[in-house]
Amino acid sequence: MKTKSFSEMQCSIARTLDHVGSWWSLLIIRDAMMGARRFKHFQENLGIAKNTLTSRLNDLIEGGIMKKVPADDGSAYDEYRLTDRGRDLSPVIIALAQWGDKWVAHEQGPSTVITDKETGERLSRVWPRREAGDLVELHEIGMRRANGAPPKIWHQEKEDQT
Amino acid sequence: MKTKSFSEMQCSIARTLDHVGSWWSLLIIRDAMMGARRFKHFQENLGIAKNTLTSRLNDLIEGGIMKKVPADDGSAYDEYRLTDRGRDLSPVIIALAQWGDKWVAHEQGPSTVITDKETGERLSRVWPRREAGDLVELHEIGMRRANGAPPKIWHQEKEDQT
DNA sequence: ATATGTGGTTTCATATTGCAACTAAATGCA
DNA sequence: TGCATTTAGTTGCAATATGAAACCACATAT
Repeated sequence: MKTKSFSEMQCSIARTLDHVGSWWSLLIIRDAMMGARRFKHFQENLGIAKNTLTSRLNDLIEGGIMKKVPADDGSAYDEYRLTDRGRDLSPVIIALAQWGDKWVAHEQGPSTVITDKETGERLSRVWPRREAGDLVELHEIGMRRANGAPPKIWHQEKEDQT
Repeated sequence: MKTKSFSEMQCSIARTLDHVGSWWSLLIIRDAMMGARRFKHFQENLGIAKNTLTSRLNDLIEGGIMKKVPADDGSAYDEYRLTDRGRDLSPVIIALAQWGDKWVAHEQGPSTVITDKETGERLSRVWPRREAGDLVELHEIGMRRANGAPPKIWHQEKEDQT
């Protein structure tokens, strides 16, 4: 459910989740990235209720993540496509997939494979890096709010919080 | 809401969302990454209802994302900390933050800055790369389901689906 | 033209969330 | 020690979202 909107929060994560944080949103986006375009593709593949799908698709369209366009194969039915903005969520989707592969892999089930479409080579794990391109260890990462926001000192750093 | 569990789905993204897909989960994890440890930190900072927070924290603990441990500062109250598994969600959190910064930045509001804790240098955008380390363009990315799973041919590739 | 498929909308039962009030233990202060 | 306040919840109730099934209009197939 959601009766409270994250959009007023001065946090880019909260505002992002306001767009894609609903239960089905990211799965719809994933399916779109894997080639789903039509209402029935999403509906059959996800097993989502039709009214919920309608609702989620409209939210995504309103948020500029997807767009409803005339089919390019002659069909009179419209297609749902990702916008540039939506496709730009790929790192999020891939990061989710890779975390799942690592920590909650389904033994007897297949998982999502992300590759270079040309060569078929698996991509490396999406991971934070410095501008120079070198990987950053988790404990080396700093997260804070930009300008105006209060630094939020919760407790004295007595020792490394790791 | 959610009455349907994603966990049976043979998809790493769905199973990941089963752990962190609830409305507040990722924001709680974000706060934990920024140093929140105590119940009140999360509650005050997020403005989440206490019963909901209790519920979400328990879910995260059950999912192995967070753990409840005795405080190390002498307090009798327990602290909520990320597990290794939870901290490993950093790429997801960072990817969400960076997408939000790019597409839904709050003009008069601060956003999340991710840096090298030592130098303060901003990290580059989290982005898919080949094993060699070079960036992959969005249209070069292939996503498919591993072994067993049906390839899900939805339509003939008439032209590039971009 | 007639049947089926596609893309919805509507209605109802159920599950979650938010809010406010209440509680019990921990902490702060005199 | 003695009492007020804070913290970490729990409980009950109202509001809202979801799922399932029925229903409907338009497209497509035969």
